[in-house]
Amino acid sequence: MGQPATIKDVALHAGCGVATVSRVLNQSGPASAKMRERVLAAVDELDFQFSEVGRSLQSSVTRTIGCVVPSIENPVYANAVQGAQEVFLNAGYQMLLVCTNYNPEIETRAIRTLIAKQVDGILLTVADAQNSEGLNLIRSRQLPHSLLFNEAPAGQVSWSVGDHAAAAMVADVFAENNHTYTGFLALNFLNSDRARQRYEGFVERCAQNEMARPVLLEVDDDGLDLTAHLKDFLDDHPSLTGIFASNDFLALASIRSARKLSIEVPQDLSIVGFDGIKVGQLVEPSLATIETVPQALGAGARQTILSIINGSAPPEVPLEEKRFSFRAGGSLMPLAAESEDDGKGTAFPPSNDPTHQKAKSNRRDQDEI
Amino acid sequence: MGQPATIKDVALHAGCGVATVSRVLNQSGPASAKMRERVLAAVDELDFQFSEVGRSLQSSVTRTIGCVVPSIENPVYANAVQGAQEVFLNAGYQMLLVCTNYNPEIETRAIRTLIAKQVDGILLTVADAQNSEGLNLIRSRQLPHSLLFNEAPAGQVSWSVGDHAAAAMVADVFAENNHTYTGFLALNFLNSDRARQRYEGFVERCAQNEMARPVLLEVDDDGLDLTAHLKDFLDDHPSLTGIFASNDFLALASIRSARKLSIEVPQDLSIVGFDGIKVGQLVEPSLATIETVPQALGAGARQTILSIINGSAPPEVPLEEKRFSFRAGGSLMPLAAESEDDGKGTAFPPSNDPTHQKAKSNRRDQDEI
DNA sequence: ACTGTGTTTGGAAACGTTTCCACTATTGGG
DNA sequence: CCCAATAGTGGAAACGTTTCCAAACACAGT
Repeated sequence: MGQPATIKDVALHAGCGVATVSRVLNQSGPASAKMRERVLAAVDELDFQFSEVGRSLQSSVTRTIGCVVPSIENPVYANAVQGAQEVFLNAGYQMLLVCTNYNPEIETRAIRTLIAKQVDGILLTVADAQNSEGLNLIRSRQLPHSLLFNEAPAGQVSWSVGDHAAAAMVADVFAENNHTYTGFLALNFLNSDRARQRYEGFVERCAQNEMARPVLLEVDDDGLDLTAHLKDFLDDHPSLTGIFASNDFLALASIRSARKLSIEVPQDLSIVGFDGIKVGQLVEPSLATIETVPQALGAGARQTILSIINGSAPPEVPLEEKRFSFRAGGSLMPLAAESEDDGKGTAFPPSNDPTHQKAKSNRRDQDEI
Repeated sequence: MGQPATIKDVALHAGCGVATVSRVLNQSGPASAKMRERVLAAVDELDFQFSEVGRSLQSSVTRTIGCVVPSIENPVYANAVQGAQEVFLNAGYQMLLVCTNYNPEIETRAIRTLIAKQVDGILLTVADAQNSEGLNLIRSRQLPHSLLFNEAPAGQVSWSVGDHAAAAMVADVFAENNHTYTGFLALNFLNSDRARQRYEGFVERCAQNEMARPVLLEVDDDGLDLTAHLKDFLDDHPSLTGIFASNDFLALASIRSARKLSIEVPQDLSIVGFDGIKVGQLVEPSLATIETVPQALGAGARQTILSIINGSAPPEVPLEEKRFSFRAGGSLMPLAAESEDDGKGTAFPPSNDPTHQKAKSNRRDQDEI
């Protein structure tokens, strides 16, 4: 069996014209019972299947959706992508997936190729929605698309978490638990507007809550050897009582690293994550975090695309407060309320929790080494 | 700006024939400097980009690879897929991704469509490699492909973990740690030949090691409410001291559920996972598991495809023993060696570990309720 | 038998490319 | 100054489909 059969082969085999074959197979026009039968027999015999390429050329519809995300090793994106993929598949579309690894260059190139492949729509999370070459290309071609996880530039639809507000909520939670000195642990800060927005939201609300300005710790990979970074960081900022990690993985890695440094979470150090990934609930202590709904966002985004394609009314983006919530967890512990003196400059507020006290001295010992 | 510009528009704009435009842009033939300039100018002006659809029709090459896996919410597949995607992207290919959710019907349909879309190759993990309609289709069309994670039917290349042998190794580990009564916790048993192979390998080796036949616990979703299942299971089989979970997620969920039931891991119950996902090392107790190398397998599989496509020598599949290893972890605890009496029928061997003792009685209490 | 209606049918154009081939300039050598 | 190479160019076919349109056919009513 050499080349796959084409519609011409079928026509030849059935002794009819290609038009007839097309009509029979697509049920797009009249055909006598006799013809139908002969065509179907030929199809069966030749194991014929339409070439989507030929079809696409003719119809300029590819039944393909592009999807561009930073990485599917992050469960949040994996969730959203898989959910979208399923729905698109049911609607008859397959999905071209590109992971950019947070690299804007790859992002742009990939989007270019997707456009050249004439995808019917694009679902994407870009490095920086305010300034994305790829996004501009898509917009100028008026290709059906939807941003996912990115906060959209003015006037565009986007299905985002609301990173700014969510991070502010973390600041509030820290404040309610009497934490004043906090740190922000960031990954991919340069190439993720989400991370930056979380940082900004956190910093602003900390200020409003009269907490100290959060100290920034940037790491460059989410490998398991956060320990050295964390040690240096805590040595430099001994008064920290809480860390807001810009995603749950980082948070879990921090807990692990802290444990290696004999720093107990949450007694010595509280940690709050972001995303609400599943394993966060499986571990001990469970992870306090911002719970997001990647499935729902993914669903909205794909629905947006589908409705643009078939001209129906696009879904409404839900209110910000419906898109995230704080999930309490064992990794965050309240500090004893401190006196009205805001404690600036003094490393540790008094605490009634003996474990806490002990742990603190533990930390001090380390600092003195 | 209406329809995107075609090569004809460019030719018109540049005042030349389409052949010239094609030659200039593809550098596939002679062209005077003058012409080159005019063509390039027109391209710039019209924002022209080749249509890959037209190209594919002409060349019957799509620069697209199909990828079929059960789910990318499982980090093992996510890893492999992302790795493959990156390499393919560098080689100029984009990837059509389909998640089958362990559903053979979706699998078959998806593969059909991929063939119709004339992908240049397919990377796939099927439900059952011995009996896969999609795989047969691919083989009969002689499409470049590689199995990933599946053990291949005779004569075919495949990049698999070696599930049978790996599971046997778990049985050995249990034996070395004096565990005799074990359970096997399975998910997607019906639609995953991997799970079945793990079970078989485990059962066989347990027999060889003169351990009791492992009891099978099948669950139907990896949700977080494993607890009820686990309770019933342990109530039915009070003498169990170890559980082999067919993947790490399930293992982590088991630990969590056990904790809810006041069963301490590993003191009351040892748990071993499978896969070696990253978070397994971040939790406490750390997860004893079979460590696999999804990246390496993914790399091999895609290399196989690429070398079939461009006719170079395909890479060798490494020896089975290089593809997995046992990773020790806190979730597995040795039992005190028991007397030569094999203990069949007696629930608990004596133990010198006080925690262990206490925990055991804990379990007993539960059983008596 | 012949017109008129209605149903089937197949040829051909179009979609956007690449590439073969034939044609026209442009050279250089005699 | 003429002929033969050669470089540059464009027309047209081909890839596999759909769809428009005209032709062919069947059949009922006169």
